[in-house]
Amino acid sequence: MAKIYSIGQLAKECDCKVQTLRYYEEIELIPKPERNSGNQRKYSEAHRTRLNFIRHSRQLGFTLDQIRQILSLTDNPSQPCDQVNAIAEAHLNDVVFKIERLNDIRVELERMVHACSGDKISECRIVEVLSDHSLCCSEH
Amino acid sequence: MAKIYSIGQLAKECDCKVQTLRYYEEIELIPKPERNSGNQRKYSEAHRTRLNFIRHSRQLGFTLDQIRQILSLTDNPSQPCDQVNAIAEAHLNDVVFKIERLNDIRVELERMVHACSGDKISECRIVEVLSDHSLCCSEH
DNA sequence: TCTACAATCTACAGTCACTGTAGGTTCAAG
DNA sequence: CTTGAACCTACAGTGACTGTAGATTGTAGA
Repeated sequence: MAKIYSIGQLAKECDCKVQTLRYYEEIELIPKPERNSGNQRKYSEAHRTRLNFIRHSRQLGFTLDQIRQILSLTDNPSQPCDQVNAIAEAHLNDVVFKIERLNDIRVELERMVHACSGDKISECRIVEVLSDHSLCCSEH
Repeated sequence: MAKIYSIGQLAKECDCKVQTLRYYEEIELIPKPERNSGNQRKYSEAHRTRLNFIRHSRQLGFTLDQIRQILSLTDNPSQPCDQVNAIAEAHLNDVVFKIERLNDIRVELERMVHACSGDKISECRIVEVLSDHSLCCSEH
């Protein structure tokens, strides 16, 4: 007996909001579900699987566009997975880049906060550094 | 003799786009500049200072709202800088948190990409892991 | 069966920080 | 005087949701 989900149940199962589910349907990331006599959405197990995939990919930072691409690639399961791999690697590069950038920022913020004497604003090192990039010790 | 900037010149000096400058004016982050006889904006040195502050803060990841707060605090230079410090520390915490999250994601992505055999999609480890969070070794 | 009240429905506006476009006007160099 | 760059306003679009208003439907208890 196949399980059937209301939109609220499916949202809860997949850790997202009801509106998000309707949004995914609107942008055609998930197929339109059946409706009951009162026009309410009824989702199948297949919907749950697909939504889980989407949500997990989102948690890992993939864009909806990347997810759409991967999902469409998985429609041909016998094809080689080079393209899936390429998308994952591109995203990984992106993440590594972001981490580096954030690390630069962290260093600068730590230096600023540390240098602040807690005194008057007119002498505040934070305000000074924000005013003048050349007081920074790294690019960002 | 005070220097006067056209919008294009100021944008170039402060590493932002002309539209961004007009946007900052619209949301009242920078004061409305004088206009010349042909209705074109003419910026002063004070504008350049303020815009530099904003752009540098943005590069460090502060939100426009935080920047607005800091700027309004600096209107009273004789006040203590606790509040400025608090904003900077809050932002630093934010950055540190984001780095941690991205690191978790990086680890998971590296594991996935590494486990991919480059074979068929039906056997692709990437697709498998994306389908099922429980195959992950960390939270994210 | 009636009554609450929770869940769902559609449609649309708002978020953040810009970015891009269309269609017009002004400026500066040759 | 012409040409082309720079400027003007006003508005739509981005990504990935999130929130709201106002109406309808489903469900549990009296």
